[in-house]
Amino acid sequence: MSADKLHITLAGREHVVEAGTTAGDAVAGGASADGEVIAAQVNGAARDLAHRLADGDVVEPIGIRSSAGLAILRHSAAHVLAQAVQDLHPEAKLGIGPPVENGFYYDFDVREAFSPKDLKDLELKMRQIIKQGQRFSRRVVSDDEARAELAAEPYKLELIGLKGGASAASEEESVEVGGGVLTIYDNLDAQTGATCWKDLCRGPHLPTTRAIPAFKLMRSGGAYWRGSEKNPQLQRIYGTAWPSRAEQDAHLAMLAEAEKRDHRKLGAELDLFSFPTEIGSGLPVFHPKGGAIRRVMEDYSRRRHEEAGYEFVTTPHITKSTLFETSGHLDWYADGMYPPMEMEGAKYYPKPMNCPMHILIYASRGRSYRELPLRLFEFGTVYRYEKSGVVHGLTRARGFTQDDSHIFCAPDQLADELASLLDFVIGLLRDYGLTEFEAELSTRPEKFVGEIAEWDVAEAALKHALDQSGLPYVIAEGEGAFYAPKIDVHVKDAIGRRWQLSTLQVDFQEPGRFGIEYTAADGTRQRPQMIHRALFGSIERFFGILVEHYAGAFPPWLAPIQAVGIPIADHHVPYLEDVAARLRGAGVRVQVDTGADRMQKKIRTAQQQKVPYMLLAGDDDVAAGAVSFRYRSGEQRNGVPIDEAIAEITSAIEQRIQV
RNA sequence: GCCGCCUUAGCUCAGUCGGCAGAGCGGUUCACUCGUAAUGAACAGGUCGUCGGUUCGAUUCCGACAGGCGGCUCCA
Repeated sequence: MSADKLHITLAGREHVVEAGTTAGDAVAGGASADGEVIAAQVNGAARDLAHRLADGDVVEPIGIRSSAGLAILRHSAAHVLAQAVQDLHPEAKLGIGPPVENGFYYDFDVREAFSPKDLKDLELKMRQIIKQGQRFSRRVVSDDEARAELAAEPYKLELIGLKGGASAASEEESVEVGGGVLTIYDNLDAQTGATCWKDLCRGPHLPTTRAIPAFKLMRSGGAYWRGSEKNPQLQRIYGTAWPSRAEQDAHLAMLAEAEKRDHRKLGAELDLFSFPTEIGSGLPVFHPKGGAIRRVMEDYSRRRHEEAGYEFVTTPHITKSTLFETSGHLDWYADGMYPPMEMEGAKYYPKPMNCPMHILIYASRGRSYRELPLRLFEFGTVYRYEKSGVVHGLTRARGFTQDDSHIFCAPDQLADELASLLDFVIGLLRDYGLTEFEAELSTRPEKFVGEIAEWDVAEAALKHALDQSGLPYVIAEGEGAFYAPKIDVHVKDAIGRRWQLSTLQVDFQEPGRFGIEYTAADGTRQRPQMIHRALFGSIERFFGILVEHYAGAFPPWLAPIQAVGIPIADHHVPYLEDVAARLRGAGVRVQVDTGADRMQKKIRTAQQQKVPYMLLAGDDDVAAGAVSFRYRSGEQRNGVPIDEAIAEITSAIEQRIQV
């Protein structure tokens, strides 16, 4: 190793460079570094362009649009935010400020919460800092130096204290670069080199604040220090940041689109459901149109379950406390349950889940291995007392209906059953128009019940099912429930948002608690395996997700009103009533708009209600035995014979296609 | 549950520096009978979320509760 020459590998090629060369110099000199290169990967770790290289280093340029590049951009924006906050609110103490999907946040301990006006002022301040082109400069410090420099930042001191300790800091919270090394990033004035601001931080950062092309502060809210309810609450500011104004605008447009699609808004506009205050928070009622959609969803699901060998059961909404004592729910889930009703000395609870009742059905008589797998299915309505702050439209309600199934099988059937189950789940979700799926396999947590050997078998079976399915999946180590490893299926909706829907769990708790058994071929008593499975998750939640996925424009098979007849003048009503009667006979949900509005207004109304088909009739159509056929898209065909129109509508419904 | 904001007609919202309120859409009625996204007019509709306090007087100020929104935590 020579003192004045370094051998490095840059973008796959060997180079000899001067000692003291920075990653930035190397990238600029050795690779086709365009202006979009903002940092470098050195020996596999992201580093600032100012990072000094050592002999044998392997360097790869990092472009601003790579995931590492975006994180650097956003994390740098977080520093600019923190500097702006401490400029305008000198008393503010720093929490943490990591990059997140699409942006960044920073937490602050301040006396008063930030107002929208504060955010505006902070944005202005940030723009000034960006314009100044302050340089981000990295400095390695000892623990004592860091403590001395950050003596006024109690939360940073706490993070230094966590270093290498037993209560390990999370990825976002960790301040060490590696090997226990701490770094401070100084923001240096472009002209004088004076320190404008500094933060204890692993980096890396952009070369200068000027390299932040587009950002916006989005909102603020409370957030617990280190994510724990037991800790004090800080004020978190969220921002978004992008490599270009155009990309930021596209992101903001997506958010505006998401807002327009919000199922709570569309639910009112399309008259689908509501949450009457008189009934209670999180307890929805479905109006006729919402009820129509829901009925179709349920009917189709029932049909598919029937074809797949499920047996339908129904169970009551309330039960004596004994059931949940046996199941264990009262021990560990009481907080999530509605309080009991007392009756003749017994306590009756609204059920928060259906499984114990399904187990009782299994246990109602002796079971033979010949009956397995036994697949019990129910649209089971459950009540869970969600904390007041978490109730959110249909996607997080307090009363909802699970499309719940419990499958009892012999241990050697588990793997096959899980594989075909996953197949069934994905197949059914596809029929509802969802096309992109991802899965998550959650494995044994630190606290668990059952034998490790059982867990291993179940996890292997779940993994086998995922491999068979061809779904992309990630493994969430230790994220399983204490009683079960599980697969969660996530879907992507029409505007790219991810939702968790289905869940498949192998239960190690309840079969034992209820002591359920079956008689095996050799006459011995065996304990069955039990799989919990919710496919939609809850009908309400899935309903809400579909509203947003389709932006309220349901495909004809799900649309509450599939076709509407619009007369040009009142005297065309009888003709359209005849057409409607024929459509009704073919199973189509159709209405004739007989109101006093003009035709144009009726079209507008039908359009706003997102009715898939409009059938208009005037004198010409009546004479020709035809209708003028208008689609939701605005496209139209005049003079379509009635039979043809009916055939087109019924075939679109049968094939469950979107129009 | 925690931090912050909000609640006025069926909906979206304006307004009252404390003297019981308005618009548009929607609804009803009348007139118009019309060819592809709003015909015109009239009328009806409000205990200003609920309860309590301050006040001569509260929709307005204060408090509690309920409901909603944005975050956090939680989502078994």
